[in-house]
Amino acid sequence: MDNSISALYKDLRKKYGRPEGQWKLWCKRPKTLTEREEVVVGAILTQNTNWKNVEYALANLKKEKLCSLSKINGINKLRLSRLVKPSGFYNQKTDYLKRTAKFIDEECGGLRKLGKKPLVELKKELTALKGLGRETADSIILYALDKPVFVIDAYTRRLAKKLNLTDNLSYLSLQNLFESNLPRSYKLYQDFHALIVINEKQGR
DNA sequence: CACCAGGAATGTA
DNA sequence: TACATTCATGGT
Repeated sequence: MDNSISALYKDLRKKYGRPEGQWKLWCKRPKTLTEREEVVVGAILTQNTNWKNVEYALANLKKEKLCSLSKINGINKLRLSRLVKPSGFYNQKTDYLKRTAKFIDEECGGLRKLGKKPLVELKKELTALKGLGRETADSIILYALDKPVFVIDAYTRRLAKKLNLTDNLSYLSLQNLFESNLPRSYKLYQDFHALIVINEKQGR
């Protein structure tokens, strides 16, 4: 563990300690089932949207005790769309949430059962869902299911470019770069990715 | 008032 | 594979 990637983690860790704020829940260990479901919902709502707006939407859902996959599966679309409106793209996100909730809750029998599937299968099935691309699927796998997959997002990409970590900035290349230079630990991946985002947000 | 934020689907070439 | 367009709110 003596490469520039793990050195980067040590620096960030020394600088910020444990991830705070919005990341407190996502990096919490262990999480309750309810908390895991909130992570799934948040992962979808945060697509191309700042976290502040996601918080408004999550607050709306929680206020009505609807921040759960089974509730979202049952609720009517119009009502759901009104609640998630502050996060933007609310028609799309309503559709994505309902499809995802139905898949996990009905077809898989819940998050717990979903989590028992092997990693390759998880990636395949989640990205097959409408509205879940590589990043959102990996976020769910890492932060809701606690499985070691390094999430690549705009911040990770920006940092990699800034530090010239590699010349290939494609998703899979970056993911491989981080995963092959770190121990395969979901705890490490969670904290590291969170710290990258925190750091990139600060430095601007 | 203009621009953008932790994306993804769809269409085109 | 690569790029453009669409979806849409709230912050700065």
